[in-house]
Parts: sequence; C-alpha cells; structure tokens
Amino acid sequence: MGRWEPNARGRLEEAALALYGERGYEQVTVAEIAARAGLTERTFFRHYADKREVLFAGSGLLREILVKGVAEAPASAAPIDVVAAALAGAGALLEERRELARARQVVIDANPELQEREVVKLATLATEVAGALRDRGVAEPAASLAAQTGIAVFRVAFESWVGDTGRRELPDIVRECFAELGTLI
Amino acid sequence: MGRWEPNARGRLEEAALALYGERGYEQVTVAEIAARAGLTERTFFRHYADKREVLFAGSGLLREILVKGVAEAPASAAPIDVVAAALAGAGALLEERRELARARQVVIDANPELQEREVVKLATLATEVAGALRDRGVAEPAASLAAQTGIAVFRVAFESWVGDTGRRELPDIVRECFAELGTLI
DNA sequence: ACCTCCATGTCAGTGACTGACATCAGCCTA
DNA sequence: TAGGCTGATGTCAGTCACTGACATGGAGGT
Repeated sequence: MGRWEPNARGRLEEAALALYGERGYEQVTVAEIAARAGLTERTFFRHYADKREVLFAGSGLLREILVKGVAEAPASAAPIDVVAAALAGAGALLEERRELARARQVVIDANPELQEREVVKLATLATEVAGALRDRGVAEPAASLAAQTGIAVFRVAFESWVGDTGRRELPDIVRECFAELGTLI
Repeated sequence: MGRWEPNARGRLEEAALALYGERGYEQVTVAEIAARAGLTERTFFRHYADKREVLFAGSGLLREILVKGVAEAPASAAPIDVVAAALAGAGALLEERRELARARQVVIDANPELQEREVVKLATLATEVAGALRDRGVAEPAASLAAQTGIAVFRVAFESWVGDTGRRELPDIVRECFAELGTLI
C-alpha cells in the first residue's frame, strides 16, 4: 500500500459535505476540512481549485453522460429531442445517487456562493451540449438554443425532484417538463 | 456641498472598468481601484459586496425593466410572448448604452470569475421574471419554464449582438431568436 | 542498492474581505 | 448660535482563501 491513506479526494469531498452540512459553508475553513480528511490545507488546494469546487467534482461525470448521449443519438432525431433524451439519461445518474444529491443540494441552497458555482456548472454543461449538437451537424443558433433551453428545462425538473418527497423519478420528471414546454410554445 | 466629492459609486465603477480593461481583472487590486477613485479600499467594500460586483451594479435597472414589462403586459398575452416583449424592452436599454455594454463584456469574457457572476445575475433575473409571471396568474411550472427559456434565448441574442460589428439592434435580434425558437419546437 | 517519481507536508507570503472605532461637514433643534 | 446627531469616509488590525518554493520519503523500476 501507499505511503498515505488512499482516496484523498473522496475523503476531502466527504469531509467537506459533512462539515458544510453541520455548520454551514461559511463557518467552515479549508484547514478544518483538510484536517478531518487527515490532510493539510495545501493538499486540499492541490485537488480543488477553490473551497467551492470540492462540492462539484461529480459534474464531470454528468458532462460525459450528456455529451455522449447527444453524440450517440439516432441521426434522424430532432435537436430538442436529442437534448431531452440525453438529459433524461443524466437524470438517471442522479436518481441513483439520490441521498448524496439531496444532502448536497441542501448545502448549496443555503449559500449564495455555492448557488453561483452551481449555476455556472449548468451553464458550462449547456455550452458543451451545444458543441455536441454542432458536431452532429446542427447549425447555430439552433444548437445553442436547443442546449440552453434544454438545460433550463432540466433545472426546473431537478428543482421539482429535489423538493419532492420522493415517489417520482427524475428521468420521468425531465420528460414531463419537456412535454409541458411543447404545449407552451 | 458635501465633505467629499459626490458620486463615489460612479467613480468606483468607472475606475474599476478602466483598470480591469487595461490590465485584466486579476491583475488589479481593490486598493488600486479605490485609489483611482480617490477613496480607500474599505470604502469600496462599503459600496460593493466584493471585487466583482462593481461591474454589475447596472443589473438592478435591468431587473426593474423586466419585472415592470411583465407586470404591465396585456392580460390576454401568452406567457412566452410576455417574456419576449419584456426582454426586447430590456434589450433597448442595453442598445442605448452600447459602448459601455461592450467594454464591460470584453472584460467579463476575459475572466472566468466574472463570467460566473454574470451567469448568476441572469439566473436571478430568470427567477424574478418567473415570480412576475406568477403574479399575473401563470401557474408553475409554466412560469419558470417560460422565464428560464426566455432568459436562455436572451443570452443567445445578447451574445450575437456583442459579437456583431454593429448594424443590427438588440431588441430586433431578441425577437428574431424567439421566432427561431418557435420553429425549433 | 540506487534512483526517480510524485503525492504530500511545511512555510512564508499576497490580497480579498470584515469588525471596531475615529473623524468631521452638514443638518436639526433648542 | 451652541451643541448634539447623522452618515459617509478613514484608519487599523485581523482572518482566511489561495499560491509559490522547497523539503520529505514510500513505491516502483533499473
């Protein structure tokens, strides 16, 4: 085995979520998170660019699923349907990690700085989905419009899912919201 | 007259935009902005919550125009059309301040932290537009969907306007993008 | 046995941001 | 007109996020 305990990143993420949940994001110092993970402050910043990022490590996986989902959709599908299907797939991932996703969201909803980062992550996802659509041959501004709109719909669906007590599953809610968008326009 | 030069906020905003433009956001300290405005660092933070916010003071005005536009739309109009019209009105405001808006956007586009804040401001606008729609009797999730979608369209239109060399006017571009969204869905 | 790698530790610094208290022109009131 | 109150600003000391430079020592290869 290694010189140090394995999975430093995982320990940092777990420690951060726990401490943020217990005392609130602002009341926790990076040094405390690192100490709880058995590491030093300096090491925290080698793994995460800043104090917020430790909560958003999972968004890379979401990105992969979305981009892959868009890329692998049947060539005949309309852009907005491609996006809707990919987002339903991403919803399935979150559905699997329901507990974690909710605990995380409670922390984020309690702090404006974290909300800021969350919104940015979603905007980044939209940009990347638009790029994946262009790779399929979708022209601008249709690609950006479909991607931005799709992410906007996903935000609404996610919010509903997190607030819900728990029967309905996220992929279903996503599909319902897209259907409702169709009736709006 | 007062004990100090008037319009401290205006001087701070002007100094910040100039310095950010000259040397880049990260290379400028708050103390330098304050000095250029003939003030101290502490006073800067009495006017703006943080170093970024000085670039976003105008978003309050945009908010008022949007919310007012939504509230005063004819009762018969469909939610998405109400949002489109309000956003075209907001576009007219930016069209008036074209020079300032462009200089500001150049600075923002050069720095991720500022992009972060910008995205948050837009998301906040979306939330407030949704609230204004609900005040008109629009139910959820239609209100949030129309608002989020509308802001998404506005982002696309604004981007096109800023990148454009200058003939087309923002309100027109906004209306065109909404039209194109209609053909997409 | 030696050497290189690399995740981590250590330490000193910069700069954003905050709380507590001081200052003092203008205004209000007696 | 004297005196007190207000509010925008200054001053100062402090915390903490974040960074650069250098040290350390197991693991794995040669």
